[in-house]
Amino acid sequence: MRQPACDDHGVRTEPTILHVDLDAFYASVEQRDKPSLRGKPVVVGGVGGRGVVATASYEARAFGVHSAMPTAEARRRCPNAAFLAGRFHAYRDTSRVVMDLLRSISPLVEPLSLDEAFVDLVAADLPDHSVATVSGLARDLKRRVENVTGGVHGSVGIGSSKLIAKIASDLDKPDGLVVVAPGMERDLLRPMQVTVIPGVGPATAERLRRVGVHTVEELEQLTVDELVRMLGRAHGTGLFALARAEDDREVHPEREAKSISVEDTYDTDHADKRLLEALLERQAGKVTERLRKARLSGRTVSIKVRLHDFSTLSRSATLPEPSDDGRQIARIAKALLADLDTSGGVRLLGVGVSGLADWIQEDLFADDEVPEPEIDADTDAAIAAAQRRRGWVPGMDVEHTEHGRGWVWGAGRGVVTVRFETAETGPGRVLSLAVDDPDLSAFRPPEA
DNA sequence: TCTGGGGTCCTAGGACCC
DNA sequence: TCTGGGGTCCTAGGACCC
Repeated sequence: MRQPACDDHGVRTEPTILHVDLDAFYASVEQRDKPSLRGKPVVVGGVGGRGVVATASYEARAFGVHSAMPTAEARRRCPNAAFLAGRFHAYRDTSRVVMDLLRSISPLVEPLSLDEAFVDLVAADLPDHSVATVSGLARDLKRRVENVTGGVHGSVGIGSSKLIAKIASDLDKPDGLVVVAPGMERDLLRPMQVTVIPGVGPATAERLRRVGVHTVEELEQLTVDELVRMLGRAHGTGLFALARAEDDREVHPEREAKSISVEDTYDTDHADKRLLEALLERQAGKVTERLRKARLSGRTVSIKVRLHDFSTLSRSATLPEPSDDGRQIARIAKALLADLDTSGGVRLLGVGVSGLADWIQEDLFADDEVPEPEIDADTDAAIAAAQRRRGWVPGMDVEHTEHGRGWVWGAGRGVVTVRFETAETGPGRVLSLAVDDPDLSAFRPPEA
């Protein structure tokens, strides 16, 4: 493959990165599939009491409806719109068709979501990378996108970097096409608001505003040190470079998933622990299903809890080895929830798995793989250390040499109570024992 | 009827190890 | 025995993106 031509910052000097963004994607697919919706306001998103808008058709946008707006507000602004919950299989199918089309242009395609992707034109079959040539390619691409999707159109931006291509695709929406000529990048950015730079959201914009920075040109006046002090190492240095259109990020095809999660917001807050546990269990089941479908297993189980006041808590526990066992994932999730005060009511609950490994767990816990912890005099510290060393996580399966399989009910934080449910005493029996002696040989179930 | 659901990346602090 | 420093892993939270 050809190497892109670069300047001394590693930034390309030819417009070889293309960004496609399908216009009002979910709503467009709905209008394509239901002719009665064409030309009318369509809102796709959560239709429940606490739903928000995912996508509004351009007809709905004319009424001030936009994504992330509460659906209730959208109903007030545009009562005659069609409010739809969304048909994600249709969106995924259409997305796949578009991504395949992109891959026929260049093998280097990086999808960002169902409706967006970068394409590296250095790997495309082109005579040159002049503005005229890439413009021609983009016009042809837009036509083909409409053809293969049956009428969904997209906006295309082309530039010398991901930053410029992405900003360019947004300049002429919908159905737009913008190629930024090499050398014009900084002139394009300077008058724009800092929020055009991906990664500058409300919090960063507010911090910048407080020091009088609104535009990219004003952002250029800040030194790296100032930005790092304000925003942290990574964000500060990154933003310093992007403000100058210095962006050498590559197009990465096939990025692997790092986590899988499921979350639900309920129409009313739930405070009942038993109900919350049941909901968590169901979510753990969904996560496990997706994990297994992808032939993955994960080492860290997390829960997310949003309380009645919208404050959000997360708790996680990491197993010694990856798991794809739904019962174990559910148990860990419930054990993590047990430590939280949810008496005020919960509006959102979620379960996730990360630390994904590319294989399915067989039987990992051969006894000799778990080193016996060495125990010294200081009780609490020793037990806490032993728990960490064994990787005891509440909810995890535990092999007990003498008494068969069980699972940990509570452990950690210097707490010395661990419960087993063992095969020996029959299913469903929860045995508990207090380990107030650091000698783990005392660690055995009481009489059944 | 304020504020979804699926993700990614970063930070900061503590524990632990060498 | 005391004093570190650096690297890594883990957890909780926050910002951001579509």
